[in-house]
Amino acid sequence: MLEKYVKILKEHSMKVTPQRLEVLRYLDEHRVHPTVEMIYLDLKKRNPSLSKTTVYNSVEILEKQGIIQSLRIAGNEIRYDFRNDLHHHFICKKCGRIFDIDLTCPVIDKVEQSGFKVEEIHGYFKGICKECLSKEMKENGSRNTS
Amino acid sequence: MLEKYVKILKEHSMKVTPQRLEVLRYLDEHRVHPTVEMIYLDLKKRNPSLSKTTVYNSVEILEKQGIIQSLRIAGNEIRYDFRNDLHHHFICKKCGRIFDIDLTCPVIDKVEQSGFKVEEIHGYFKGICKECLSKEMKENGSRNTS
DNA sequence: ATGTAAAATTGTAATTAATACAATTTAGAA
DNA sequence: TTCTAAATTGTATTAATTACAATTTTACAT
Repeated sequence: MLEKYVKILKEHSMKVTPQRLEVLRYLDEHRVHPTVEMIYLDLKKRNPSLSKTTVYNSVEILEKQGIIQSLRIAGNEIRYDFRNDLHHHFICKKCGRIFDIDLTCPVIDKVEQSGFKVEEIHGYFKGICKECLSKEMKENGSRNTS
Repeated sequence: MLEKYVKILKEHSMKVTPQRLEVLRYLDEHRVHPTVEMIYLDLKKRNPSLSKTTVYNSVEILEKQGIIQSLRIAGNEIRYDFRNDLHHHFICKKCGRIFDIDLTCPVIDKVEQSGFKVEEIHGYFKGICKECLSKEMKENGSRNTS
């Protein structure tokens, strides 16, 4: 059912192309916050003539239209998020996974009171996720805590 | 007075080199959150034999030691901040300047309650700064609001 | 349905940021 | 002062992104 994505594009008066539909669907179905490279490599399997430039162009216009958002959370890469609502992100320094954190920022008002007009908020937490923590527990249980 | 920076390096049992001292001093005296490129170009004026790799190495080890912190707030570039205490940042979409926002994050506890171990927090606000806002006012005052 | 103009896609080339690495130099301890 | 490990340098390479011209496609008007 690509109708969902057709609707999104039309609502933003964007031209509906198969490539844009596939990028949108990919982001919707892969909530791991993929990079352009990941999107490109996966979509290329089904559509070998896909150009990486098209993926760059697509995420660029989708972001400009406010349909998706981009994350600069780690490394030199830009990651993309199908969700565009206000929420935060956590990246695990061990496994590298990025988690959505459903919290609204309680300090926007204070920032705006300082005279800034806030249009976007990006909250990035970095540390160790629950699963990697419990793995560490096991390791430290059998070995020595060096 | 480089003594201040010598002290910082020695406290972290790092070797004291002129290059590291200059990078540290540069970041301390230029709180605009410069990129490696900016640091390199400016420091090269006084020390033409400086290598860009050295600047990369320096900021890398300084960050690992927790002396400085890096920001991935916009574009593909990494910016460096002499301050390593918890605070947020605001980037103006018009003039590109990055401002320090002295607020502590009130949601860390909630994130940790979800099972994550939080080690770093990066809060990025994007929008229009006070000065660019008042410039817009003036423009819209004389012209038409199109 | 068909033609058309504007916009999107493609592929290649160029740019930019960051990393790898070997040779040389230097800091700091003995 | 001597020595060794670490830092600096410069070059080469990698990786991510952007620029752009040629081709194709979308969406609208006929």
